[in-house]
Amino acid sequence: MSFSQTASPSRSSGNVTDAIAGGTLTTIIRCLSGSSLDLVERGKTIFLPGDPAERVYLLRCGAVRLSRVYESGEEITVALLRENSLFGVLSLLTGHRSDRFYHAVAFTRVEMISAPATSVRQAIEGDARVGLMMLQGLSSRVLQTETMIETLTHRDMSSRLVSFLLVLCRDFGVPADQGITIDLRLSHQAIAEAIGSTRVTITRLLGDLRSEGMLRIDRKRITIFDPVALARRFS
Amino acid sequence: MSFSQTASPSRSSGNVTDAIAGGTLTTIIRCLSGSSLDLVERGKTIFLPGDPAERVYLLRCGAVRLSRVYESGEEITVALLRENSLFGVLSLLTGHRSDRFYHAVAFTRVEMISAPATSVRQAIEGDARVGLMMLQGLSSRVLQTETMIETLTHRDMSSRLVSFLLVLCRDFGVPADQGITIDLRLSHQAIAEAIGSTRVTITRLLGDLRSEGMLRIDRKRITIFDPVALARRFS
DNA sequence: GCCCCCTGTCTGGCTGGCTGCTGATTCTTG
DNA sequence: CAAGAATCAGCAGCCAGCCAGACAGGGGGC
Repeated sequence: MSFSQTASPSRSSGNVTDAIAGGTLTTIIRCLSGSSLDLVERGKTIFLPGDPAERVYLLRCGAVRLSRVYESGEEITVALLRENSLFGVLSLLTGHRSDRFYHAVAFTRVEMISAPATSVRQAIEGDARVGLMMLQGLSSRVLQTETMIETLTHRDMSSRLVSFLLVLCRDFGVPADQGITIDLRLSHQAIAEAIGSTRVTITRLLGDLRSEGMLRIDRKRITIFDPVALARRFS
Repeated sequence: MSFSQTASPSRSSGNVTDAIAGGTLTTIIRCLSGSSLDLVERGKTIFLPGDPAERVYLLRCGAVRLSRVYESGEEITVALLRENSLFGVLSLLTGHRSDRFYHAVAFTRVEMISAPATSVRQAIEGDARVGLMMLQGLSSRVLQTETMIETLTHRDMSSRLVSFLLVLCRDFGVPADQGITIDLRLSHQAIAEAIGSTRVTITRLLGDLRSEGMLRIDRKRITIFDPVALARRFS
């Protein structure tokens, strides 16, 4: 099940060799048979747990949240994907079909491209440079995820939050008049679900940081005045 | 700097095409120029933060711990790698040389193979199936890491510990006379460093689980009597 | 304009981190 | 093989940080 609205129909036109020469994963994937470019509105689902895992996605623009939903209704965020992240890698695993177990939602307005895993495999076999590029994409994804693990093993919520904010700065930061603004509309609840805390605690800690003059929040957009100072403030 | 003792010298002999036909990453990497097979004793360092990142590793046998060491002396575990895990992927990233920022230690006696990233790149360009296999290896690594994130976002230490034990069962479990034994020698301290807790708490929680009859610990080896029941005991 | 979601704050209660100590186990080394 | 060193496991008491639950005000979206 996919709620995405396809902006352009699947096409296998275009010259794959030319695309590879062009050099970006985007152009290459666009030329694969069955590929599509999708625009997804904020809050819309990209795939649900239980959906068959058969496509690979490349996030071009915006942010995607991967989460796991429990029977209790509780939801935790496994990853906040940024531009150029590959996701849906489950479909790349060998052989037999499997199902998604994460919930993928557009966290902002999203522009992404996708292609069937079978096409991707064929493309890799056809030209090895495709495989190399995807390998690099996945490598950076691994590193990104491991940073998040580092964040989550901090014991006190305060350093956990700070560490998370710094990760967001790295992944979604844009320069502001003073400091760096995290270009996402983050509710306290969303932050809590990402770092394993509760809404109330996040509210309190963000309030503390604000009154210390470390950051500013304007309509759910957080601006960190001095990331370096913030990082130093905690070990 | 590498403290590993090389069991066999580098060699570029062997027929790469044959190796690929053979089908496993191991045989392929063994044929790359500059590859080596290393045996590392428990506790020995594989690479240190600051070492140049130029080799890619494939863990053949045993477990490797990736950790980050802080100035405070505190150490947290980012990943416990199992057999067939690819690591050292930093070296695959594009272009300019970079340095390791994790500490990689043999957690058990380890058998692994490694090759220079440049050789790996060449091999992929030479035969696309190599890239495909590495891509699958990295995909499963991503999933493994994301499972760990799920574990770490559990709020109470009890479910965090249980979730971690179940992960270890999946990755390092061997059937025992009753239940499944985690084939690692885990100190309470090591567990604490992996799930962001303290030694004392782990001691207490493991004691609770033991007195509830969920598990047994024999010389640092944990046996879970009934993983399914344990999983059900927590949401 | 209405409504829902988000933010902010409070109280009470408990989990889990911190400190300090002791005995047990494992590793090292002569 | 045995002695010493080092790490590990277990226990207790104290206290802070965080969660649960509840409620009020406000702002944005439809």
